[in-house]
Amino acid sequence: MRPENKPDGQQRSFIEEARRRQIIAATVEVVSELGYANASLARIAERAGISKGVISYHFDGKDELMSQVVTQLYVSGSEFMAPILTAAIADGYRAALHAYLSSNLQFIDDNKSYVAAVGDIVLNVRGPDGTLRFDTADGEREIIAPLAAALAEGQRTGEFGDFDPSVLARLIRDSIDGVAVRAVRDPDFDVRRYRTHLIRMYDAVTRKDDR
Amino acid sequence: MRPENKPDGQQRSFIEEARRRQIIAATVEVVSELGYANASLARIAERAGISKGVISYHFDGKDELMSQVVTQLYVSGSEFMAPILTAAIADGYRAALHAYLSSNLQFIDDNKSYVAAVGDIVLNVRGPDGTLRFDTADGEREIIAPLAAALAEGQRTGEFGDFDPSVLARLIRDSIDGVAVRAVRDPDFDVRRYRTHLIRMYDAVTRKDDR
Amino acid sequence: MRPENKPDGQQRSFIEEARRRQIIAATVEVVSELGYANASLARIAERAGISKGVISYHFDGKDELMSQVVTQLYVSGSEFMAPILTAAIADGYRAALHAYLSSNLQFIDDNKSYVAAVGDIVLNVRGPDGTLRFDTADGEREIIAPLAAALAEGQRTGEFGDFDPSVLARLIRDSIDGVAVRAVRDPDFDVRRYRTHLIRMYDAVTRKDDR
Amino acid sequence: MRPENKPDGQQRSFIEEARRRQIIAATVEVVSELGYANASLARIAERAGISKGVISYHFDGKDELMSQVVTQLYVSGSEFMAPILTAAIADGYRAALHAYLSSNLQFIDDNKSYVAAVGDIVLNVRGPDGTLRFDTADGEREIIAPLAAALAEGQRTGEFGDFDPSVLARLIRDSIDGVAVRAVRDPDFDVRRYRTHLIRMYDAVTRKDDR
DNA sequence: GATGAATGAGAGTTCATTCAT
DNA sequence: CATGAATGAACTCTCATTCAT
Repeated sequence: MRPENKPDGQQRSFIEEARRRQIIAATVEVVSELGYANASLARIAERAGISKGVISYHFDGKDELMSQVVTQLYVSGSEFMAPILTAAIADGYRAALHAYLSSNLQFIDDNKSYVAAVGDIVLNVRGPDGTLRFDTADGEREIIAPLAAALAEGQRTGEFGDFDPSVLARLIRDSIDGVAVRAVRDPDFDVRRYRTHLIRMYDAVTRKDDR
Repeated sequence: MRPENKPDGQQRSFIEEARRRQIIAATVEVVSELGYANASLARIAERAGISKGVISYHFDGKDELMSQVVTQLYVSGSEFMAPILTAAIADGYRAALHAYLSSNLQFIDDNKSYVAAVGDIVLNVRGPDGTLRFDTADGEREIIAPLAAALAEGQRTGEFGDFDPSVLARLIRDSIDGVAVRAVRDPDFDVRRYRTHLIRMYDAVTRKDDR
Repeated sequence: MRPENKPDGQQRSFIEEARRRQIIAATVEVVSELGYANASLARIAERAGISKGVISYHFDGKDELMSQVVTQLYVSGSEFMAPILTAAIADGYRAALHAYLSSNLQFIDDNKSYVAAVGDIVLNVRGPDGTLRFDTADGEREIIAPLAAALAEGQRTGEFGDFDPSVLARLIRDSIDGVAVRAVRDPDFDVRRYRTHLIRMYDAVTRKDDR
Repeated sequence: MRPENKPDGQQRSFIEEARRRQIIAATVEVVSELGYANASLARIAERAGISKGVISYHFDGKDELMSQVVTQLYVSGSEFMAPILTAAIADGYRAALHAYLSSNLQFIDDNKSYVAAVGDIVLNVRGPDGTLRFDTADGEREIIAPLAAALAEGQRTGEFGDFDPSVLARLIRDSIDGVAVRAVRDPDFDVRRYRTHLIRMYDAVTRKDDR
């Protein structure tokens, strides 16, 4: 996670960046443990061992703080998965599908509380008009569309059999989201084992049917 | 939705039952529009056109109100789907699977805002210790386990092919939950069309593989 | 306790009188157990096994109800003690003093929760201006003055020695109030035993000193 | 009244201590004028000329605020009376008794509204189970027991005559409490004059009887 | 940069009272 | 006579935010 720049382009000092990370980490802890509704700035500050005002100083408000938490996870996820996907695509679309499932589940397994926190935030932060700030239809399309396109491309190359790409893309997405929920909620849920099953399942669904 | 009895066994008067329904309806509206966090009793009362105190009079507190909303949907859903499933099972497990998917999606499509509200409530209501009050691991098992059992039984009768029943049960569940999210979020999402695709997809996954 | 008449002079029906007594009894129970502050009309009605509205029907409001509780105890106390005192005075002022102490303590011992409730009410019911409605300086004088007068009369007849009658009257009153507090608070406090000591003590204080 | 430390041992800042004193003073005013039941945080804040939230900021809640008021008076009283009693005991138990009565009444006279407020608080603050939080049987014993012990010791040294020490201790206590009530309620009540009578009275009661 | 103090709005809840039935 | 339903005000408490130091 490289230091981001301020909105006005100025670079943040090292110490400021550290503070922001500290606050974000505390936010993730509190939100994942107590839920968004109970994650007051006071509690976050207490968890971080700092004064309440510091948060207001470093973030424009509660919403911006939460935004940053979401963005962080998104960026982290991309940074983690992008190289894996890039490497896999060289071995074909089936390999890429495996890598997609695998890396997603791996990332979830490695960042359970972060995922839990972001899940909670995304479903709760709303604009003044009451509409969700994140988790919009746009967001969905950014994820579903490329996945569907890759699946369709795999069909074109003959690696995949016949199915509706955009439906399967949604199915895959829902499977991954489902894993996230279970991994967060049930400490006994074995993501690694489930991953094997999931890959096998989607292998069967996408295989070329030569009957 | 028949009138429920009070905890102490006394039956509720007709007028009380009506008020409760009215308040629950207003709650569903407000929660689905503004989210659980913004669904204050004041706003719910305002929406229902009544005074704040009436809610406290008819419900033991905010938590009980929300509990009732959740319970109502669960009961309604069961009442809607149970006969459909019972009828379908006579035609075999494949027919039952079709009916399961179909009735679930139908119910979601018919009760979008209710589904949205309950989804929000379930993810936000917590006990004093910070743990979620609904949406426990138990709840999941109550849904996944019977579904997995039915799938396994279908395998035993030879209607279904080879797959891990409990994994597929989760996949199916996640698909349905995914539909719920989309139906709620995206007004253009065509549940009926998606249903056709979904059934075809799970048909393929469960089909007996004679190759 | 004879039925009182209504303010307008009309007599109350038997059934109405019964209801009032029932409500007052429930009030005493609730106030003595939970304190005046927690003695809501709802709780009193629940204790009496009746609906809230009944109280409003039979009493002009919460204040009047509480007033009646206080009055009842005052009347009961007078009815209990008056004949005892009247009888004793025939045997002289020392006997009357004994009877005064004895009957007061007896009454307290026999009506602990009633005494507790009235004590609580008297210290909490206030007028709109914030001043106590009962327990005024007037009330004190109604009690202290006659007692002091009797003590002075006893001095005049030569039964009592030298002391300030109005100071001793207050001392005696405070002793009795102290017993009430202890009897109410400490279930192990032995009023009968304490009474013996108290009488002996005030006997010594009032005895004619022939040194 | 020296600044107390926080429960966690940290010292309070000067400004915080000042605010707390200000709020406590306002609480005493409001409670003594309007009674505990009418002493809402809103009214206390208004009296103190501050916002409602400030009280919650400086005190853990209403109960803690009231606790502090009670504690303050207790501490102040001890600090006022302790040296007087210590000095007097050198002159014997009779002198100590005089000092006890005298200092108690002096303190009451000097802190009328404080005494009134604490009296009201002690009789009204209750735990969730409905039992009084202060004013327990323990509290009584802490006061009565040492006083009775001192009286008994005075008997052993031959300064006092024959009487039941624990009964007399209660009598004395009740006399003092009675003075507190009168001083609070009746602005014309002359505590200094009454003190003289009281001392003379208890002198007579405790004098060695050489008849 | 960081802090503690203060604000004011809004939360859920309880309550005495009124009133139609 | 009695009830249950409804009101509206008042309560304590929590919160995000602002600001002087």
